[in-house]
Amino acid sequence: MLFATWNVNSIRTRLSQVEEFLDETQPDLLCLQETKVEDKLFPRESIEKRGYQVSFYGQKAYNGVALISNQKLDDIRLGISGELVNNQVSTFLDEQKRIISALINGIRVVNVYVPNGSSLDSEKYIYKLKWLDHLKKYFESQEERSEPLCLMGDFNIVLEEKDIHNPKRFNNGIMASLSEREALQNVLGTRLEDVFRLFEADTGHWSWWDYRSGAWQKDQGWRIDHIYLSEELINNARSCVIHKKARGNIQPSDHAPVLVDINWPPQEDNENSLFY
DNA sequence: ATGGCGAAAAAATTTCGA
Repeated sequence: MLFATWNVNSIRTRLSQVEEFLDETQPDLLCLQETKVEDKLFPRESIEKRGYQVSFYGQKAYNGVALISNQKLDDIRLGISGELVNNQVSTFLDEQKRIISALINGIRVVNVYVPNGSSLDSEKYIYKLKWLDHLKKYFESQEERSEPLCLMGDFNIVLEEKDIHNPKRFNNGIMASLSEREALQNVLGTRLEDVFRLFEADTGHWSWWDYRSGAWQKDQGWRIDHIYLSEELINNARSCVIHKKARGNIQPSDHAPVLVDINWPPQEDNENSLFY
């Protein structure tokens, strides 16, 4: 199974690049973030024409997530909520369109667009921490606990210095502060592991380059798009790569796709990755 | 230290993202 995640920063602006990506890499599942479009206006036709099923959960102008799959998706959840907070059932995670989830080949995939937070003194930062706390409580209170779990998307957080091109400058600011790192770590618990780091220990690998300041030309980026897997899946992962090429497209998203190849359902596997 | 750039909404500028 080949899974991908990509913050496209508007599906309508990036549609031809998504089509090209599907044709070129042929993922079984592509998780999109920042589709920035209401559901009735989602450009589904050219994707479905390629044999992919599309599920989307969007809103006007901001946020929005989608699942594009060539396998059957079961138990699709447009948004999630129902987390228990102080013994009350909450709907906080449905306030903004940031999560979509489904079962694919027995794997529970949760596609997230974590709030950015703006700056450490912003109300939006409080919201980011609260959002992550609710996500933690969601995982604690749901049956996903017993399913192989893949949590992927745009996290807007780095957990380690080596995921920032200039840690000296950015290490305690937004996307790298201790509180949000702890909040994400609490979501992951001991169950979820960053599959990219299973294959690559070095710094210098980014998934997002700011549009400003010539960050792409200078290769000054951050690795904020992640794929987290539970143990059954980690043990069968073949590769995880950042599809950096897409950031070099004409009129690109500021994020590049991230891909994981998993031997699933587990087969006798003497091959290296079939993908890269 | 600040502002870069790009997209959406909507009609020249403003808001937001990271």
